[in-house]
Amino acid sequence: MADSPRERYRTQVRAEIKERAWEQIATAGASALSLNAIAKAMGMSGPALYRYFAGRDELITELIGDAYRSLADAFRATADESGGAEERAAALAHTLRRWSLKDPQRYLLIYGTPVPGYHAPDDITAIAAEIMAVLLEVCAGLPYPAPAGPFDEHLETHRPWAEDHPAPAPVLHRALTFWTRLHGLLSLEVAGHFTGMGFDPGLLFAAEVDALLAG
Amino acid sequence: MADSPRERYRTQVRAEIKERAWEQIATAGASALSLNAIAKAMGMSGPALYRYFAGRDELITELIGDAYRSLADAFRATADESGGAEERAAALAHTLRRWSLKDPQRYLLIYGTPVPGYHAPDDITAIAAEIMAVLLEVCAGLPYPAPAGPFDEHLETHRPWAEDHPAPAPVLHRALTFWTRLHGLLSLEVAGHFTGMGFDPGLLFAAEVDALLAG
DNA sequence: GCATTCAGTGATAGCCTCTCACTCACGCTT
DNA sequence: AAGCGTGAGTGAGAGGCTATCACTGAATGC
Repeated sequence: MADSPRERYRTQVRAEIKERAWEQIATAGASALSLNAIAKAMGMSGPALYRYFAGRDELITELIGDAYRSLADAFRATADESGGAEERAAALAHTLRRWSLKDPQRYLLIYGTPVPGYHAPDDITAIAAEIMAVLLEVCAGLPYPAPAGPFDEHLETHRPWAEDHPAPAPVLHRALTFWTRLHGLLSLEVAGHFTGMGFDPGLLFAAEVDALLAG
Repeated sequence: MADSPRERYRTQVRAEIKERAWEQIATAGASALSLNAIAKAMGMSGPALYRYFAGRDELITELIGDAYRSLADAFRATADESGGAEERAAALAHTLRRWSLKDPQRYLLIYGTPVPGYHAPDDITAIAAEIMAVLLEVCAGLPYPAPAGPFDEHLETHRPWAEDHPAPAPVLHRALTFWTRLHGLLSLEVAGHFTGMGFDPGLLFAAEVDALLAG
């Protein structure tokens, strides 16, 4: 905590390591991230980095945390814009898409293939919950239909993820579909599964947002 | 082509390599796939595998092809079941979910994070198109609304992916949303983003299928 | 029966992560 | 101002990986 010169240097080097890591990830993907290569790019020898991060995993975990933080901030800022609930929900969708396409590898770091044994630490799941809370907050302002179908019923009693939000089941349901549908679009788009199909993913995205707000 | 003993042996060894590869992938993910480890498990030395596969990439590419093939076959079989279009569409969704959850890593091999430079070879994109064709075929039997919205309009003239299928735009649109919505659900579920949220992903999936067939 | 083909080997190069013993400079304390 | 301790950075090295190469030895086909 002391702002000694050493501390300042340390945090600065840590920041530069992360910066280089993002560059590598953006061009070659997270799986190709190499501590050695980062060190070489910074003009140091490989083992030096272990002064700053316990290992490759810790670095990646921290990058994941930063990515979540960035998305959560973007969501928060968008939700705080003025406008009706519909506008803000649409803006949220737009923010999500822009954020995803701006740096696809960052998106994939969060929503791509996880390492089988990996369990996200609590501070990361907390940010994920924060994102969900913003989404829920905006969805709560939307007009909603009466509960219908077994899933709405199920949600009445299975809602620990929305613990402190008093929204009725249809609102929770919409927040979930909002999340899953847009994520389906984006993960396919980012992974390149639309390339060569010949349609404009942006228009499909817009159509899904419309359906979400209408439904 | 000759069914000489050597050929038989060769194809058998190739098959065993793939089998071991799937085991490794199922437990540790594709990123941890190691030719060396496979060789060791088979009682041979590392370089021996290079007689059968040009390298790690070729092996993985072939596994991806097999995964696609497996999904395409499952789709084809489901679509060929008797029943109305709605039933068959619902069955397709169910097949997709079962196929995905049966071996999550196989699902992720296809729909997870791609290697940035990777371009799928033609025989793989052909299978992907085959899958889409089955989906389209079933969706064509569903009652559909009049074209509405800019995306339907866009689809009228941007449909190279459905080249030889004369379905009208709303049918194409539904096939796409079918695909993207279910994929959103499944990729989140498979990647573990629902764990800890406390609701039943199966019910949400069912609700989405209902919405898809109603909409 | 003999030449050929081909599976499998060990050695090797070049990556990687990560540990360890060591050096040496910086900055805090006296 | 002087010196001492902390900690940044080093090279060496263990152990993993992909991939290439020259070589051996056995099975195959003529």
